[in-house]
Parts: sequence; C-alpha cells; structure tokens
Amino acid sequence: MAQKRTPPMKEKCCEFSKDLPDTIQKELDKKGGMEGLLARIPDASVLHASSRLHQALADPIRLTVMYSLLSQPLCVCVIKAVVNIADSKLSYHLTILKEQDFIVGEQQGNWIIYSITDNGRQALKCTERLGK
Amino acid sequence: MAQKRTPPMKEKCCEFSKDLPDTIQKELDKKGGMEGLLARIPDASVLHASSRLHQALADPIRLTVMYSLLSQPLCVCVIKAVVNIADSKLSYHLTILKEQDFIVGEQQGNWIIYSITDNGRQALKCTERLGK
DNA sequence: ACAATGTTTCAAGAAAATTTGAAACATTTG
DNA sequence: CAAATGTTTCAAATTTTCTTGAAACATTGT
Repeated sequence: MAQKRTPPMKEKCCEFSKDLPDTIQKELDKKGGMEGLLARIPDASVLHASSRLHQALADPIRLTVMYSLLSQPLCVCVIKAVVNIADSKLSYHLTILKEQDFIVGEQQGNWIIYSITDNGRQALKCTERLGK
Repeated sequence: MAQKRTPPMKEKCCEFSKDLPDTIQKELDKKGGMEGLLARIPDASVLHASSRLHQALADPIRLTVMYSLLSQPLCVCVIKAVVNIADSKLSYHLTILKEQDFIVGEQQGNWIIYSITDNGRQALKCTERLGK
C-alpha cells in the first residue's frame, strides 16, 4: 500500500499579517515567538477541566450550598430549607458539585448527609480571592 | 386608617420536618441553628457577583486568551492566531473577560492591545489552585 | 410486605450562553 | 476623501444549561 505523502498544505495554525505593533513584535520575538507563546499555554485538556471547575461554581444556588456546607455537614432537607427550591432542582445542583468533587454525600439511615470536601474548601477560598 | 395587623402566616422560609439526624441537629443548634447558618452565607448579591466571575472563566477559549496575555500584551490579531476562531467570536469572548476586569484593551494606532489585569492574574492563580 | 419519609432520576420545556455571518466602526495610508 | 486593515456590533440560529413535575429508588418503621 503506497505511503500517503504529507500534502503541501499551508500551516493553517497561527498565522497573521506580517506586521504587528513594534513593541508587541519585539517582545514576542524575545520570548520565543508564536511557538514560545503557545508552549506557555496549558494543554487543551487541562483548560477544559479548569473551565468545568469554574462552571460548577458559576451559579448562586451552588455557591449557597457550598457555603452552607462550609458551616457543617447537612442533610438535603436542611440544605433545601436554606436555598428554598424544589427537591429535584436541588438534586441537580448537588450532582454538579459532586461531579467536581466539591462535595460528597453519604447515606445515613433515611437521610443523605452532604459534606464539603478539601477541594470544595479550596474552591471557596478561590472564590473569595476572585471577589476582592 | 386601621393599622393592618401582622397576619398569622407561617414562617415560610427555612422550615423542615421536625427530626433530622441527631449529629446534624446538635451541631446546628450549637452553631446558632438555622439563623446562624444563614448568617454565615454571603449576601445574594455577593454570590451573584462571584458566580459571574467564575462564569467568565468557565470556557477554554477564554482561559486560553488569559494565559496568552499572561505572557505579554497582545493585539487581537495575535490572540486570534492563538485561538484560531472567527473575529466576531473572539470579540465576544474578549468582551466577557473585559466585563469582569480580567483584561483591558487599549487602542494603539490600528490595533487594540489587550493586557491581563491584576484581577486577571489572581484569577489564573485561582484556576491553578482549583486544578490541583 | 406495606406505608411513610427523604432523595434522585428522567424527559420535556424554558432560559441563557455561544456561534455565525453580515454590517458597521475606527484608524492609518495613499 | 477613498481604500485598506483591524476590530466590534448586531440579530438570528444553535447549543448548553437550568427548571419543572412526575415517577422511581432507598431506607426505616409497622
């Protein structure tokens, strides 16, 4: 089977008109040009994961839940009393926080007790930093 | 005009069935009950603002832009070369980052040069913490 | 096994965020 | 001032996220 030759395609990635502002161009060159710039950006997979973490925190209801659990572990019924929304809605938001390991739930008899995780605590610290 | 008496309405907020797991109930009581719990949760307006901040970071394209600008100030055309998307799309994402004061743009001749702000740098530090 | 309580799951609908392409705007250059 | 370049704005289409209510699941007590 004949080996397929690499087609003579133009490098599609990372092109732009020849001249940029001088200061930009110089600094870019000094730091390894486009190649250097790209090398300093985290992998797409990392950025994707980071964006999911932020996404999970990007809702007032979910932040309210996080802050509630920062006080102490709570069963769903108490959390519900805090946020004052329908059961299924709360469950949806709890799931999103669970998926990012910000909280964990443990069945205890008839109830499920949610607690904040170390990740969750970190996340709230981040949130406060962002705010200031 | 007759003074309207406070109607005998049930406190609608923050109710739940009388019995909770014992450990939860005890800790809740010790910490000021529902009232104490609620008092430790930041204001809705604060949480709303925080969620917007996270929301702005909740997209891989926007994180890529932020990391690009962490290297150095850049004109839109270079950023575009990095993220490889349509102009208008990039502009949309730049606007969102601008709105949260993570980046600023300054016109310089024909170009607009974007830079990361101190808030933006903080935000990326947060992002890294979240990840680890 | 059945009823009661606490919680989650599911599918459908509603709302919000993102993408797209065309048009507009701003600045520089001829 | 017209053409060229760099960037933003706008409205419509698309995609994603969120909400809702009904049904299901799990545990406990009878």
